[in-house]
Amino acid sequence: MIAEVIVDVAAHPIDRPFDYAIPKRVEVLAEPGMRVKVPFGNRKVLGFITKIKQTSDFDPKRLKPIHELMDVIPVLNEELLQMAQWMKKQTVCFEIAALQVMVPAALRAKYEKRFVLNAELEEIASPLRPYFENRSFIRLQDAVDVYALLKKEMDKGTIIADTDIQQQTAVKKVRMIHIADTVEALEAIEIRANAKQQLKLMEYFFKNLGQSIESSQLQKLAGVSLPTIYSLVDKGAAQISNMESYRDPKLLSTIEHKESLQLTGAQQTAFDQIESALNTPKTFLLHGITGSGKTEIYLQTIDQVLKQGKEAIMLVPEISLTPQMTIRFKERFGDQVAVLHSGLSAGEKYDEWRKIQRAEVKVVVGARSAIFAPFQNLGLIILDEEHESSYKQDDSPRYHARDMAIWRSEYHQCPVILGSATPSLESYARAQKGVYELLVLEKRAKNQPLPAVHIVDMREELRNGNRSMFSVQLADAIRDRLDKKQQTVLFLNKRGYSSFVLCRDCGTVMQCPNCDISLTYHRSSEMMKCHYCGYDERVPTICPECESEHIRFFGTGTQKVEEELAKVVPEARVLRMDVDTTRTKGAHEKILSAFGEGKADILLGTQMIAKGLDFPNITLVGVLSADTTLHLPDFRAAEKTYQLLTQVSGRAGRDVLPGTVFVQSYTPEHYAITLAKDQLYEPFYEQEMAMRRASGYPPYYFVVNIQFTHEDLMTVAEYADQTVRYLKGQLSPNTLIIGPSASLISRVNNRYRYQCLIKYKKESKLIDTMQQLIKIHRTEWLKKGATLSIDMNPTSVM
DNA sequence: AGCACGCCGACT
DNA sequence: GTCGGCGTGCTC
Repeated sequence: MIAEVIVDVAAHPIDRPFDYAIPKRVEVLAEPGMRVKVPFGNRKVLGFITKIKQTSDFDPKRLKPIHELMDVIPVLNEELLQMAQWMKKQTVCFEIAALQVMVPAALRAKYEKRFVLNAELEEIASPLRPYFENRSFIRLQDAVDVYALLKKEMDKGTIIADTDIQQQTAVKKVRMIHIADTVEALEAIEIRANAKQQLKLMEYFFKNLGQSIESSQLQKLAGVSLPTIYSLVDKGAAQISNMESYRDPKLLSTIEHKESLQLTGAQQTAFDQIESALNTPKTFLLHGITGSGKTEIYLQTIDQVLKQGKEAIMLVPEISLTPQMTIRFKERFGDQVAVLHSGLSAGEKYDEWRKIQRAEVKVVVGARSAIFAPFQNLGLIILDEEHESSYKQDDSPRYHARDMAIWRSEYHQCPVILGSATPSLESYARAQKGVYELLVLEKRAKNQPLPAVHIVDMREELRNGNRSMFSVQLADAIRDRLDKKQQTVLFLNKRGYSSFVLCRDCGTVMQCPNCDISLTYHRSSEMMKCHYCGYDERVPTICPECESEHIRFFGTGTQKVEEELAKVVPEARVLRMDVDTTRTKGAHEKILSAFGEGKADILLGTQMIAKGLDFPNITLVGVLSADTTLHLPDFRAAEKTYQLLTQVSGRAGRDVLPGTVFVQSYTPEHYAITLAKDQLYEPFYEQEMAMRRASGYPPYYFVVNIQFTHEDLMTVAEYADQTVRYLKGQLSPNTLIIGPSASLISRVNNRYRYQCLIKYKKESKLIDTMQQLIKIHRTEWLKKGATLSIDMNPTSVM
């Protein structure tokens, strides 16, 4: 028997199956989708079996055997293996990358170089001996001091280099204590009268004959320590065993089961349409304004799917996977739910994944990668906040969860629901064309009015001599809410806009030495950091160029806003939520729940507060600067701005108290701002579509972004230029090729970056041409040190 | 990608 | 004479 194996080596010539002989003794076990350890060249690597067959085209005498099977049950099923091949084609990625992304990180290989003793301890140089005293190997990282000596030994062959493959598959084990079944068994045991602890435990045993209990539980219940338990186990009063267990992610509140809510008329209509399409591979676009009750429709549809005995995947953007959302699902579906999000440790994620694999759960709620949940009998896939860019992975494999969802829906013959208050133009256009079925919710579920949105012209404020970042109206409103003991959310649209340091004498802005970008000022650590390569240095006290002392910190980081805010409302209790304050695990939830409990008057934050905030006492939302996303050199700038404003405004007045929103802008007449004011999606869609049509962007054209990097500017320009000429010769005349041009950030980590854009409507040779391009890259440019990256349907072209 | 092989210049 | 630089080629 022969296995086709995709090995864990991300390189173009390796990106195909390699044949291996399956050793006789594991022949019955080996199955496609299992991980294997195989010899590859002169090392060992991990790989996935993708196929099992009888014969190989490769010279049978040169076939190597699989070294070791890593699984008993395949980690990938037939469906996912097929999907990986499709994904490889669609996103132009390595098949191994597609396979890896489908599996929890704990199952991916970790390679560690080490030195193994290949002789008697006495044979090697004496300074080395202590290193090998009790071990047969040492790790590379522990050997830096004696590297030269090791090298000599390696030449003699007394020590050999080796790579160890480790997996972090820590299955959590718990100690189970099984108490003896009969009184007689216990009575036969003798315990000294002064062994008080043991007697205490015996007493517990007598009361709980035949029971099995986790040792940590037992310690608590019987009030004894672990050694006491062990002594009784030694005497035969109980038995001990290890049992596999799951890590239990802590939730902040207890969960009570909740029944479905009564659907409104509009909700019911949408629900009925979806329900009648269960068991068909249909895609719905559920367009419902903020607060229209989309989640309740999801919950009830999932309920129907479960009643059919099928499973459901619910995807949410990473950022909105808040405990609130998780709790809502657990309240309805109890322990049938697994949750996958970035806040979990690798072990916790693995545990949640195993619950899915073992069919112990029926619903998974998770971020992007949860689309690969290994369900066998999928009945429904939901993408909430369908327009969110986090559904597209921004490094290889550059897949979009929406495309994966639709592929799986066809495989399982089940529907997909794309939900959003502000659908992506692509999805809405497809709904208009009838590719997706459009479902609309126009009213808020509790019939609350939309918040009153006021657009504040900041140019006007400036003319009136207000140079602060708070308009008079907003400042007044904040004070008003403070008096009324209501809560305010301030949103800082920080994207493309960060704090930098400028010398007021010579105008120098501190730049990263490796990248073409200014350094960002980090107040908490008093450091200047580069967000692209990680370079950092201490904040200067004098200008590095002209040695002037007149340096100034610019920009509006959240910390800066916090300081300004303290001047406006010194008595307010402010909670700040940004990358700095949410770095630690669970910090996100802590801040949100503190705010929800009314421990602060104002929540100040960036993007991450735009979603999932649902507290009744929030009656004011302030958007400090609506424009920062608007003027980015990207075709999605207006769409992003519209979505963000709608999203943020939706945070106000979600309960009985009406909400007010102030949007501060320097371009208040822009349609993305004026139309977001009243959540007028249709007019926005029409106007933005006209822009896209005129400029040749999605949904009118498909886009491919190709990026080139090299440490030499001339070389990368030459490479980009040649590629564009090649593409023009290959692709159809109707296809537009834009560029090449230097990327917006033209240098990162001392490498120059160029890019070009392919825009096409129909291009049957596209995938082939991309594959060809990679071949050329491999043969001509790779060895010159150039890199090539292809992004199909990029979310942004900056 | 990683690793060995192999072919020329700088040292003990 | 040997160490070591990195070009080239291969991996079932």
